[in-house]
Amino acid sequence: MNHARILLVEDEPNLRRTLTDLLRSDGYLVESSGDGVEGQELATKNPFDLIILDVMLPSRDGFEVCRRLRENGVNAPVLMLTARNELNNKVQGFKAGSDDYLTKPFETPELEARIEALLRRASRGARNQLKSYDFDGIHVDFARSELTKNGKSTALGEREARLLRYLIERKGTILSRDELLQEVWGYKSIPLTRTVDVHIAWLRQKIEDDPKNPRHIVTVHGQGYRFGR
Amino acid sequence: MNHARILLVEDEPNLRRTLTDLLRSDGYLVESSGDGVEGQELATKNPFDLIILDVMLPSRDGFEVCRRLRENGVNAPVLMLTARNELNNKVQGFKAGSDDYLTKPFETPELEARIEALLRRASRGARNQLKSYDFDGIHVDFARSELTKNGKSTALGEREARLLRYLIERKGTILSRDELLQEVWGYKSIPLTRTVDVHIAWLRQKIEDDPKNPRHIVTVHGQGYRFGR
DNA sequence: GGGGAATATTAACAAGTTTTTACACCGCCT
DNA sequence: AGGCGGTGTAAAAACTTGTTAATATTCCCC
Repeated sequence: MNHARILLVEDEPNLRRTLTDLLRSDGYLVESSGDGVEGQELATKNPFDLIILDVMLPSRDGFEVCRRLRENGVNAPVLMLTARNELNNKVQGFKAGSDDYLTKPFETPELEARIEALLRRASRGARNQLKSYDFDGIHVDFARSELTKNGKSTALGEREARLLRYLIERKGTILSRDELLQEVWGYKSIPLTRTVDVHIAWLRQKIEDDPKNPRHIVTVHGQGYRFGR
Repeated sequence: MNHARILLVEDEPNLRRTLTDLLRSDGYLVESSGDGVEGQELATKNPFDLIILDVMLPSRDGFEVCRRLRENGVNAPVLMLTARNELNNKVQGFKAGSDDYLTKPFETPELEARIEALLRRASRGARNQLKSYDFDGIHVDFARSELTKNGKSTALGEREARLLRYLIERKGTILSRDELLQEVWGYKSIPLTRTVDVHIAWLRQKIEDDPKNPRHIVTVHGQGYRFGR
């Protein structure tokens, strides 16, 4: 959940330094800028997970930066900071497309809590799936649906990759054909089919040294398949 | 954009009535409850777009309701209300999984602004249309339907531009041909056609370095296309 | 309104992926 | 050992996707 990339746009040098240090000590990767136009450019060209915008900035204020970011397809959550405590500002901030708003002076635990909430909300639903996996000298890159064994790379079909990931994510557990058809194939009702077996066979061809005597994807007679252990 | 369903859980009858009326006059569909356990049950059984939780409630406090909702897979954004202004409360609220926090007494425009922000975030992309987009050294100007790569400009057809914008506005999500035909082409019923594929191929010719191995517009076999990620 | 260029759609086929089919084989039970 | 249902796998069939070219449509200019 950590190592999120945060962009801080704040022109007051002391606060900028303090916040940068605070967030870094919380484990975030922080970049910062003291200028509105520069901040906007950074945010457009790099993929940040969260953007913290001061409202009062040289060259372009936070509202405007936020509005333009949204127009340019930057979807990262934006947290606005302001010195003024006027309600109008808050409303204006939300109208510009920001996601949260904090009034200076603020206490750092509240800032940290709001950052956490924004990041959590952004990643909710977007389940964190396994990106890659290594075992027995084999490297599986799920992002690219590619498998490397003994230095040789093989492409995995879409289904093959999803099946393998499902097996690995639940290694050590027996998974029935019905469960696999529901979870990997997305079937609601379970038709009479042998497609699971066929896909398992293909995977074995690619990962097992001796596909006739599989050591990684094991058959449990009458119950299903199991990865490892 | 309106007609979002909001659940209000607040035990103080006057405030509950006032807020219900206010939100209804803003065009939201409001249900309310004065009890924590009942509120939790309502939220679990019905699909709300936003849940407003008072912290102090009879039978079960707002933190606990929020925590249990999250455990039960309720993903709707939660806005917490509290009478106490203590920082600890705020942090505790975010820890419990809430998305925003408002201290009583509050001004109604701020509440309305925060509700809007929470709802907007849930369905971002729907409203302010993308004017331009930059990625991987490519600049797309949707206003002029023009694409610039390596300093060379190419014109985009009307459909091409709308398709690309739709893909980018939902980057990271898989979009089925049927959805694209409905949303980009405006078809009600889905005819048997290959026109989506052809337009995708054209976009790839213009966008990708190696159109045979697309890195931006990716095919997900059996499901559709996805931009980026 | 009639060319003509630009854009969009359909058609056709090649290539790639998934599912079904068919049959041999295996494990467990009596 | 014999039977029966579960499993492995090759090959055919079905389906999906990429691409090119032919056909249709739109829009502008004259």
